[in-house]
Amino acid sequence: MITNADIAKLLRRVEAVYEVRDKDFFRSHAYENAANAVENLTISAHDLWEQGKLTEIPGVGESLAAHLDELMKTGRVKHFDAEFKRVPAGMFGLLGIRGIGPKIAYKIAKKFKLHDEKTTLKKVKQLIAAGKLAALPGLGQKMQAKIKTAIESSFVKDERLLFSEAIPVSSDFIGYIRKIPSVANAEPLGSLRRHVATVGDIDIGIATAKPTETMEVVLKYPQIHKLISSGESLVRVQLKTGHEVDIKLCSPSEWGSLLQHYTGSKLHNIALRSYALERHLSLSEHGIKNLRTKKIFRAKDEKAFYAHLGLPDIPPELREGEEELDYAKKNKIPALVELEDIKGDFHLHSDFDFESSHDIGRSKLAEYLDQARSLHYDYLGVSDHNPKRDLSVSDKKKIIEARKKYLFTQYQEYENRVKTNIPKLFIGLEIDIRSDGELALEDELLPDLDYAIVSVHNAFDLPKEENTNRLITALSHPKALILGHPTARKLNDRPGIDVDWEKVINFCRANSKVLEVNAAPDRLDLPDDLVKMAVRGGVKVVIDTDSHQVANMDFMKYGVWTARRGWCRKSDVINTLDLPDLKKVLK
DNA sequence: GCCGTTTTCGGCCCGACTGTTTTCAGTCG
Repeated sequence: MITNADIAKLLRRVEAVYEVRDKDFFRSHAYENAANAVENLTISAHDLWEQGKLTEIPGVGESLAAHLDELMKTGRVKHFDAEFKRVPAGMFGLLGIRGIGPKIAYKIAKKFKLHDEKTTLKKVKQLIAAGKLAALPGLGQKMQAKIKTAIESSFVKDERLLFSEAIPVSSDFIGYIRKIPSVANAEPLGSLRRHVATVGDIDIGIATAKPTETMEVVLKYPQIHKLISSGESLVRVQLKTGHEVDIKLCSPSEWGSLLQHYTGSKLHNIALRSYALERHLSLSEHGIKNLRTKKIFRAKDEKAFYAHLGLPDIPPELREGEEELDYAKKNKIPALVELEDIKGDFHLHSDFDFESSHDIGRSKLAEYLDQARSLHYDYLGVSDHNPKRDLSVSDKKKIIEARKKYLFTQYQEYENRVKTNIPKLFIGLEIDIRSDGELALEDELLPDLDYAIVSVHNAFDLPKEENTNRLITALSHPKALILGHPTARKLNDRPGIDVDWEKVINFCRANSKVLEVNAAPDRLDLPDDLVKMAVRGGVKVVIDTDSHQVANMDFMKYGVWTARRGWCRKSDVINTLDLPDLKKVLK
């Protein structure tokens, strides 16, 4: 089945051809819009096609829908193929390399007769080595060097950064910047500020009345490896870690506009600017220009920026397209869940040593309780993996009893020692869902548990229908309360399992089952788009850290951010409940 | 090629930076 990314790539190629031919700028622009929209879809375009809803994609009209229909049916689009024939195929091998756009790609492919996409990169490398690229009109030594670097680094830098990588790098740099006396404000921007699960590069905004002086000190940050580009208001550096960081400067009076502009997303900004234009206002990072009076409104913070457009402040996590703008216009932006709302964590792995189906935890219960107390949690749920499946039932029973005793003894010792504000302890298990949907633990061993998380840990490649039935079968068990890391995806590693989520969500609502938002930074699962689907479908979620050691309890913020991106309110999350209400959920 | 709180025609987000020019095109976010 063709993926959204494949479709977007195809549309961008058509866009490139139109741009090269310089014939119809706005037509190429339309293809770009459509490519962006498809890339940002939260469901597969193929599914939309099956439902006859292609034109519901913003930017896809009658004509593009017909082309995509042909694509889904035959795998080709005759019109696209005809357009592609007008340019040397080698140019497509160059698209996507930083610094090379359609025009330059075409110029190179045309001049050197590059007609095979697959061999293009190799040939261009040879041309660079021979110095032949620099001789092209419009190019020069510097462009050739730039392209050389870009081609070399494109083989290295492919994966996007996880939070757990990006946050320490950006926090350290921002910490350094904030200590500079002339700096009024410094914040992360872009996808990092919108709390997207993975980020491309790191953007930092700085407000200062003394830009030159400030930038001089910023560039002395010891972790900087080299300067990539620098202007008056925008500098790009590469750190010794290899990460690229964009730094944007503005005066304190423009801080709100800068934050807004560079937080994006691109689609949010495009929608917002169209909305502003209808009101004769033009938006930029410098402020809001009244097109009639030519006066510029400079926003000192974001609230003032949105207020000037007659809109409430929109949380960065929601700024992904047009939907949030519709809600803002009606003043219906929901109050999203906050980290401070969280009152407990149900997915911790203890250090009880046994023949476990997967890895055991490394921290003592007392350490988890200490941390829970400092976070002002009211309760804590320990859910180790189920015992190995091939053990006898009696051995498993022994293990489960020994574990309970182990945890209770430690809990009592803790109570005797600490005495006050001790979180309530719930004893659960995380049980594997087998490929047929059966739980990897016998029924007779379940009644003693306070709750069970059921999770997929193998057989990731089953067909959609089998996976859907598998999850529903597992959740049908009366003790199964929570579906753990529901898609089983691992970021930068493996995609989620193929599931009819609408069916699973309907089942969860009808049977009061809870979907987990697993906060481990390489999971963030449910993904934000499915959180949104679940919440809209009336299903409750639980935000858990899946901690294997006490330091992992700090992951909670990643889970909250992901939930916020899914439009999740406090009332949608069961671990924001007070203990008495929570106990009702566990019954 | 898309789209509609002035519109089914006539608009289409906006600016910074680089490199190659000699006033601007191409790319990026």
